[in-house]
Amino acid sequence: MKVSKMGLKSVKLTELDKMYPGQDILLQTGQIKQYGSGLYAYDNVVLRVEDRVEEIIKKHMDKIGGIEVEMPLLQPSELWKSSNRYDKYINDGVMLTVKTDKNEFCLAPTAEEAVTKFAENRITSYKQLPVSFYQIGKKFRNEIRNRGYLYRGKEFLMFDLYSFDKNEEDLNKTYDLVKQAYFDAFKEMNLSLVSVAADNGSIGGTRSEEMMVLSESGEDTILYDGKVGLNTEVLEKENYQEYLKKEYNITDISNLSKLKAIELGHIFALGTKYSESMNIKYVAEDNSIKPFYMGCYGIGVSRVLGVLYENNVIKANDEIVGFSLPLSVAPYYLYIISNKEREAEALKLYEQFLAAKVPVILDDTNDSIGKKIRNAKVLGIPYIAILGNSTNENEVELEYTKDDSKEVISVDDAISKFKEIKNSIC
RNA sequence: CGGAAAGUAGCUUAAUUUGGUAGAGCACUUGGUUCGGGACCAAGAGGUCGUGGGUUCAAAUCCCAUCUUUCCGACCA
Repeated sequence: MKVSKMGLKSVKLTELDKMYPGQDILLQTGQIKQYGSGLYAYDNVVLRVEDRVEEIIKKHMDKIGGIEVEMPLLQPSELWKSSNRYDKYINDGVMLTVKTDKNEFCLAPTAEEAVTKFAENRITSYKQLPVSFYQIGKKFRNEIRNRGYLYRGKEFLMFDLYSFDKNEEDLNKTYDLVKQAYFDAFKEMNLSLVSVAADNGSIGGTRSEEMMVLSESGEDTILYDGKVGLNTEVLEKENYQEYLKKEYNITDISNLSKLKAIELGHIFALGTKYSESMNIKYVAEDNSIKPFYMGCYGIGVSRVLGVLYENNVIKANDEIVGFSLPLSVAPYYLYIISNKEREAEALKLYEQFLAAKVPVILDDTNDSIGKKIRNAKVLGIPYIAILGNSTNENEVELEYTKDDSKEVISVDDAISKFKEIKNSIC
């Protein structure tokens, strides 16, 4: 991609939002645009990061046998009435509806009903179990208060997986499998996850855990000791001590430390709540009709994006100047800059990277070198490749934006280096 | 929905207290000089002061209403 073709404009950053400086950079530079409270458009660069995140999640869910599907976003009201969740979601004001003169449709805030329905007459025998369906798609929630830019919007991208098992024992196995996939996926994004005991809210079920990343910008407070933890909201639950002991084997919370965190995912062992209320069942080995033991597992992809930006800001002279995203989620690996004399060489290098399938940006504008470097950082590109007067022909200076470290290597070595990186990631 | 703030150019904002021709920095356009860390000079363009009403000779400024946004609470990925 060439900067001149991207419809990008270099913007000098002004004073940043103190709570969410990273996302404020996105806003000030036009990488996201706000249309209303909790409503944002993404430009191409942020969209590419979103795509990388999706790919990573899918890869790890496919590895444990997840099957990708797609549920409708417009869902008939009757579907929500069939599980008896319609009234709650409407009364809480969370669910948005679209009305015609004949029908009313719900804009999907989640998809337990839709997926349970999907399994109806499809998963009919114990021989087909276990099975897990997942999707990554838009969700709509008319949150009473949106906040933190991408952290909580009215419209957001969510990964949601729904598992079907024969019994509670199998459900627990699936639950642990998915949970491990979460840890693997987030590790690949350089985010270290913490799972904590949580309240299961309006989703229901027996136990649930929130998947947290420690962050000062987080909305939640957790109690955690490096191994076990809980969301402080659990303490408001009736009989919380009994709940913690029974579901999570947590008996003593006095030694846990209080930390700020952001919830990126939430996993639930639902049991038979939906299969019973919607009466969707399968035939067991003994020819009896039994309800599915279900689990549901979500990841706020939009929120992951927000955290990736907030957790990867870089500073110069104590001032936040941009981001250095991990290669696994970077929109582009390199940002190529040259002086006038080496323009042709830069174009050639750019084409060689493209031929090697290395995602790369060429800055072909007439901006000053300082401005170009700033732009690379504002876009979150991890490496800047400079063809200038401090290196010889066929040499390139590589700057790693995370720590400003520099190395001079031959153009050929640079190409094979990033080719290797590309292969190790995909 | 309760509590608190704020809406002036694409962004950050001044002028509001004390009513009197809306001003700046960045960004943008043109010309010139620069060209390895957000260059400089000159010229230029860009505003229904959120919206509606009221008071007044006169309203960005005072009053009323309304819309929107942000923050704290309940809710959530």
